[in-house]
Amino acid sequence: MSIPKTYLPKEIEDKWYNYWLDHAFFRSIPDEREPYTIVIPPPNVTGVLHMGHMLNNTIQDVLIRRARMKGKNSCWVPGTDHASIATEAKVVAMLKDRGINKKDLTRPEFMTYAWEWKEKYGGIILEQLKKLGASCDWDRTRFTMEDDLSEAVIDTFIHLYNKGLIYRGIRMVNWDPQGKTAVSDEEVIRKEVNQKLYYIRYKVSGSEYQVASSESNQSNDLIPDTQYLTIATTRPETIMADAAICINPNDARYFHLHGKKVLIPLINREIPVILDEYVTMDFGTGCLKVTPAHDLNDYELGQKHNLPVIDILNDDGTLNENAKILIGEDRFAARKKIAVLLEADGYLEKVEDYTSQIGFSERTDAVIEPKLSMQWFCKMDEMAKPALDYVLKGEIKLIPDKFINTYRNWMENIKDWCISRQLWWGQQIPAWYLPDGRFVIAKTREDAFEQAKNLKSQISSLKSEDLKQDEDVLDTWFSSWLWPISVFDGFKDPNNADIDYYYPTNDLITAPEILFFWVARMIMAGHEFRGQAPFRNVYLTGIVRDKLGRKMSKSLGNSPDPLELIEKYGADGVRVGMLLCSPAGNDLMFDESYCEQGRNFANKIWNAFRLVKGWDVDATLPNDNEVAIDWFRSRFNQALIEIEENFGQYRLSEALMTTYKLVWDDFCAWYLEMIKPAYQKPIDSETYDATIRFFEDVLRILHPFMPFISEELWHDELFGERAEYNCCIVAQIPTSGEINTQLLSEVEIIKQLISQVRNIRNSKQISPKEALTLSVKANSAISYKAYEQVIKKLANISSVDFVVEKLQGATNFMVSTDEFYIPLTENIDPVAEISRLKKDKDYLLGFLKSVNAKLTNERFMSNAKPEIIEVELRKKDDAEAKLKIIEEGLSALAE
RNA sequence: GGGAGUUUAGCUCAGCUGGUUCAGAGCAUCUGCCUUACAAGCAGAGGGUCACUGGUUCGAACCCAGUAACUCCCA
Repeated sequence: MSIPKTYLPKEIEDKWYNYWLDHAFFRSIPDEREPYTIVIPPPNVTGVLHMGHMLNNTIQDVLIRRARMKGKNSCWVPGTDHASIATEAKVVAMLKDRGINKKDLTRPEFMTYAWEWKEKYGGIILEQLKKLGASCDWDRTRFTMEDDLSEAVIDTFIHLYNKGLIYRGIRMVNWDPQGKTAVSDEEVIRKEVNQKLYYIRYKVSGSEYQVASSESNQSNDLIPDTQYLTIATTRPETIMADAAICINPNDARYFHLHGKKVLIPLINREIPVILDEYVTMDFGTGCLKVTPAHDLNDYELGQKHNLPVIDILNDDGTLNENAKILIGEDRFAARKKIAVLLEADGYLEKVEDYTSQIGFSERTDAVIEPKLSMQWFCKMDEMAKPALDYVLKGEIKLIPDKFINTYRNWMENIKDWCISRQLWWGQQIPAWYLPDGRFVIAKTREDAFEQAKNLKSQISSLKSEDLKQDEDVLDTWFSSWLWPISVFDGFKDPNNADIDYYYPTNDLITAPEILFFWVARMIMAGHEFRGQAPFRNVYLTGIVRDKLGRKMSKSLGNSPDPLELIEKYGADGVRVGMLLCSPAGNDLMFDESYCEQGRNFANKIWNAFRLVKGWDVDATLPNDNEVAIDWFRSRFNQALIEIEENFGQYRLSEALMTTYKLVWDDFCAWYLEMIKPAYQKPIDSETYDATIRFFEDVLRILHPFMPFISEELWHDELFGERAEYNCCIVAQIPTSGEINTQLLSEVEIIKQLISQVRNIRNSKQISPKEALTLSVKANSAISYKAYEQVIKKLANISSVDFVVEKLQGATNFMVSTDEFYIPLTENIDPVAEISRLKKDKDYLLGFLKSVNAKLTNERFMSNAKPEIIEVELRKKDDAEAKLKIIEEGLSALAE
């Protein structure tokens, strides 16, 4: 036989992927069929395929392929996200390599470089997805910054502004000093960090003239120091921005400070001591430095107490002239230096170790600086309500549903969305400023000019060139929240055939970490612009972790290269590997051995094919495999129902496992072994034909999981001539037929019987080649005669006798209540036999006791459901029957 | 600090409305096999105080309360 012994996926995968592409099997255009639509969560253009993508896209492809094979018009829309911060960072880095500084470029020049970069390096990830077998409709590939989609973003901004949902305001934002942009709360990663807590003394202003005893406070000994108060801070470099010291009005230790002022060390600026119950008395010293410009809570406290805001930091995190000292130093360098200065002047009381949560930028990993700045915001509460309702009413299902609570919690406490970013790569905010500072919102300069002219008390000499467009761009999510609509041009042309047909989409497959960034906002946009949710089900995948439970990341180096995995195990093997370890919504502990298991499975299928391929047919032979054929048909139909149910509940790994066991155990290990002709003997045509049909059906159910090997085998001449478009990818998933449950349960008994015989061989070291004889004493209603062929073949039995008496001197075993005997030339050890039977007897007696205890318990008899009692009675009968047989065996041995 | 979740075999997970023979699967492990499809394989075996403590019930992995450990989200 010239077919290789192991399955070699490499050239097969390329061959079939190209074939599918050439024959436009991924292409979807609206027709009379029911649509099944998924829009891809657009990966960043800067992205390279990582394990998270592998999981996510494998799941999408399985669902898409299965829907296609169920006769639906499957449409999987691919595309990429322009990812402003990440991409701009890459472009800036590229320019730096070429010796170009972004600062020296004009905005249009920079954008030219950026597009150049995008064309060259962007979207590699989509090419990589093809290796996985992703059956996306590539003709529909979109990019969130292409013209139509950008236009949709701008129109959306204008629409929401006119509705009063977008406003401009000074807010404390999360400032990324490295990316020099504001980032949203969701883009801030909090990490536990070891820090220092500095205890710093502030001199009480004019304290040298005060005499402690002149205070009404009697307990002078409680006053730690009348000259100083001490505060604790992790950020000593911000003391120059202090606006006040705050104490709790109930704090007895500090009554003497009420109404006083203190001096900031080193710069000697006077600030008041204010009172607020906000301060926790038992944290630090009970004195809190209030720094409105550099801390969110302090800012709010400052607003309440009308404190000035003194910003001492530049955009890049260095100190500015407001700081008076250490101007130009980076905030972290300044922290160290100021500690030294404070120490030198005796202001530093002590330093303690301290751990706390600090925010880091998701994109640049820089420590986030709270910063006051003028930003654009989108009001959320009005839009959040309907978006929450979709999920609570079940119009959108979250899978698994444990995320509903999380979703609700977030939506009910939602804050306004900061949508401006201080970058160039992205959609520039369509706000146009007049020389007097007022602004208008318009799509073009011309529109803006028209509007500006109509503003009240506008000087008549205003020229179009006087308008200055806002420098900022919009947050990337402000374009991706439109994705399910914009990919079908639902903004440009709201009633076009595509959007009417494909929207709302069916399933969204994404990671729980972007449930709020993206999923929630898409629901808002779907409601706002289409009056309909953008999808019906949201399948939330887990996070791919390594074996030790650590998140896979570049910096840890614990993430395998997906393309290398595909190279090593084949795309089908990797797909199976991903799914095997991924129950819905749970994180998955990925390990390469899962891919190995997938590869082995592909190999198993390959070899089953080699077996069948090697058979010769003799049409004159009778069919003596009817039982096997009927059994497998029933078993297959039964498995189909299970698989269908698993898919219905989005239990993909279980659907795969059911398929895996059906193919490996039922089809290969049992069915093929049952019908396999003896070496170099032909097979009858009826069995052969049935087997070919079964194999074809097996390929159909395998296809969504393992598209390549199933397509490859599908086209083998074994299955007859195939027309050009007769491909597994568009074959129909078989529908379940009749299930003979009696046959299924009887075959389970026969399998046990065969296992028992093999077990005896194993324990008595009898070669599988040596044929044995079997005597059957049937006490049940099963007709063993019908299974004689199967038993003979799989247990290597030369003859089966049906007896009514026990067989003496033979080794025996029981299956259900039927008895079986195998006469052995070898001697039987009566002692061992007796001890084995006694063990069984003891077990049965104990079991019977517990059953009887139930049956004689009046409360059980009166409370339990009748069918439960019936079950107990049957258990009792069964056990008693078995016990009787064992007793007989024991007394026979005793003779 | 507030909220949610998890804990079942060495590992990853099922276990539905509390009730089939004192918990199932896959992988891994052990034993024996290169048996003419497959050693990426075949046959067989072992492996569990269902986190802990109480409670409800005729009956608890499952329901309730508490404890512990871990994870995530928000502040």
